[in-house]
Amino acid sequence: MVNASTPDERPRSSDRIDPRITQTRRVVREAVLDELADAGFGGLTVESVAARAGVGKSTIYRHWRDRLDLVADALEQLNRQPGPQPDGGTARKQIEQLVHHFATAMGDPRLSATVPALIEAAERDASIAEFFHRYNAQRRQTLVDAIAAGIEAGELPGHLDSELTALALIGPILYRRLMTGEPLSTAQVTDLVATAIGPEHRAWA
Amino acid sequence: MVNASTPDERPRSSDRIDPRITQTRRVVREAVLDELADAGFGGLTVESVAARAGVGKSTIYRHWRDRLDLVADALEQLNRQPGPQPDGGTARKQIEQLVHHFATAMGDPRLSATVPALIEAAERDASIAEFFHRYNAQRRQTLVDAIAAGIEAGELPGHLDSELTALALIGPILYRRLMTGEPLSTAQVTDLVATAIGPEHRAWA
Amino acid sequence: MVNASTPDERPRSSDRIDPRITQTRRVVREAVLDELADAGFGGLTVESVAARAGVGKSTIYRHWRDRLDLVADALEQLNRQPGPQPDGGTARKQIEQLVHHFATAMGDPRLSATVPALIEAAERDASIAEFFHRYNAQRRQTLVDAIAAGIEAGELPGHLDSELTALALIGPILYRRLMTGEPLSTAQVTDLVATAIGPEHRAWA
Amino acid sequence: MVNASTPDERPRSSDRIDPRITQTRRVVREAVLDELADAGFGGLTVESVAARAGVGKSTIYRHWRDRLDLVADALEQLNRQPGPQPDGGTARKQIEQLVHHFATAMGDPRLSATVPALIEAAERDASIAEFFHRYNAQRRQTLVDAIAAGIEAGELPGHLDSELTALALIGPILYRRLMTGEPLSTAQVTDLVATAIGPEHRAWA
DNA sequence: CGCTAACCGAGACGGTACGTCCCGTCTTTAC
DNA sequence: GTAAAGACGGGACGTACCGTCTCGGTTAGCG
Repeated sequence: MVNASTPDERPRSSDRIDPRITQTRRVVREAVLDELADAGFGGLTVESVAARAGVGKSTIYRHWRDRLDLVADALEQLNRQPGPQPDGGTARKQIEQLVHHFATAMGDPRLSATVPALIEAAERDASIAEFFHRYNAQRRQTLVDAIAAGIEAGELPGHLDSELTALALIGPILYRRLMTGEPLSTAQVTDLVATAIGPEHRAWA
Repeated sequence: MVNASTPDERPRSSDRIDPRITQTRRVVREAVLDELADAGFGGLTVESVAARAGVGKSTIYRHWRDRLDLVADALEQLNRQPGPQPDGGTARKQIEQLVHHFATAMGDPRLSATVPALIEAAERDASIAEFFHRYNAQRRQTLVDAIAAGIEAGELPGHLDSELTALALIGPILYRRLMTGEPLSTAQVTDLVATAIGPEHRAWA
Repeated sequence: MVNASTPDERPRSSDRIDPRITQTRRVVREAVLDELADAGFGGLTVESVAARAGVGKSTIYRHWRDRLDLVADALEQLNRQPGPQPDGGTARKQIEQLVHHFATAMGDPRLSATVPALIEAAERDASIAEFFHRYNAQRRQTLVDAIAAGIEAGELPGHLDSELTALALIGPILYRRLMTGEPLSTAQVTDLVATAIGPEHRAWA
Repeated sequence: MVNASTPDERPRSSDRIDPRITQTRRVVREAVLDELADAGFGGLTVESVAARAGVGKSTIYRHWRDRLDLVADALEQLNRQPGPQPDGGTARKQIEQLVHHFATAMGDPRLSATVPALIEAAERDASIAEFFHRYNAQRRQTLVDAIAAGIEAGELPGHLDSELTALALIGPILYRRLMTGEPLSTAQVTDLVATAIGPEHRAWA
């Protein structure tokens, strides 16, 4: 996401990364999160972030394309999707974990605050849309894969479409976050999973 | 919502109201909706609304406190819901019809253009949020009722939660519209319903 | 000056004037003068005048072409000059008295408040300028005449130019009122006169 | 006058100043003078100045507090008081030169156009008054000093009060500019000086 | 003494300029 | 040679008045 507009990866002389860059990005990202907490998304200003981070405004624009990019990137740091379960649990466990993670993100006001802004921005800007949709597809794919694996393993009913089932799991969470005043609680995730892929101990064979 | 800051209703000498006021409010509200669809909430400008409505900027500020008040009021005009389904056919048919209707709406660029705008606006303003969430709840209720009736009639599996099931039906459609580049096609509605409430000819009893 | 734009004098049926018109004009003119004193010319607003006069804005525009016309007309009411000095005493005494009078007027905040307003207005509007300058010339003439009489009588040095000397007497008072924070006190009038026409007991013959 | 609201002179790290600032100020000041000539003081608009200077409106407000500050500053550039005579002429010569300069300024419609506006503004705003009066005092001081030096040197009659005499010299010029339709011509300066401090070749000893 | 014409208040209207704010870009200078 | 500082053009914000324009309601004075 960082500097998505810059196509070249500029490997510079070698592929060493200037440690100052890393440092700058970290303090700015922290400032963004603090500012988000203090002023909300609408009240967040590039200038206020720069001031809080003790950084020049131009420095921010050197690393991020614009306000949205800045915020989205900062939030991404907080929102590390759990890697695929090394092998451990059942497919259902893994699915539940991913859905739980999404519900948690959508339940955190700070974390989910950029989603509406990104949706809006994507609506009016093709390149934002392209990024945003691709990003979502990536995230979604993990879940789709887990579902497909569950079907493959005979753990989930064979009539399921993995794509549609994934949507049936995360769509409701998105809906609750955006269209109602009350995000889906993580406690409801189990019920949601049961609704979408059937109750746990019910045999479908 | 109009001039929410003025608490007294002050009926003036009689309760006649200047017809110019009515007229102005109507054309401005229409301009707001058109502008929302074209430019989104973030791109909506008081000046552009004024220009589109053929009205002075000061006239707008005479009637609405600020940009937010203007948009919220205009959107309230949309709250003209069609009466409840006249009923007929199986519960599944009725549900499919409702879901189909929602998918159609979300598939129409023009119709669904205000949704991102509303989501964004609701995020920033509590009174818009209040209206928007209530409006969505009303719409959703029709589907929830149909599902509950289906369960009651033994037509749908008893383990379903009608609220969650409704979300599992419309959530995916919303998700596809907002988070991907491709809204759910109406052709997929049958599959979606099958995913959420089970395939049609499968007995669960 | 009133309604200079209206060429017809509308004699109506007879030449009776509706008393409401007279009344309106009077209260509005008074409101203008009060407003000028309080807020200055730049701060004078048609709306504030209307409010102060307890009159509708449209009523004002019914009688005066615009803001300038309104102010110019109101100021013309001030043109009520006291008759010429009844004469008596030496020329110097008479001069001192006139200068003292001017210094008193300029020292009274209330009395002198319209001067800056008039100056400003004259700067912007030729007809106000014409009135204002003529009015000032009239007032000044009394002093010029007194000085000329003093020279004629041999009471003042013959090398004096009566016009310039008059200016040397009232110019400083105006300057102090407008360009400094402290108007010339009346106690300084004697010194001022001495500066302009020489000390009293000094012989110039 | 520029940014009079900023009390500290903040020389930054060193006393270098950004050349863009100098450039901007110059082109804007020129645009102000052109605009004054074309549209007059009342017709001068910050936006028109910005457009003429090819500069953003915000840039103007970055350098000047408001319209008045902008105009006053621009005019100040034109109105450089002659430095104190290195030593050369007599006190009378020096005085005549200063008075001549003031008369010239007051005779130039463009130069003197802001005086009424400033007077008006000072009347209603304490901080403008403070600046304006201090500025005038500074200007006046040069003349007062020259007069005092002349008295000290025995070149001017000892009975003169240098402050009052200065007022007797510039007061008339101000009066003519503001209160009559005809500013004092520079040709009359010699006569004016003669009136205030006595004819040149007359002995007073 | 009632009618009608005018005058009135209230204030909505289209405009225009104000001065503020923040965006994202670009320039200069310091380290 | 990179980063901080911040000037810059741009453009929307919300405010304040301008002068125009409906509105009904009220009042004067003729008939």
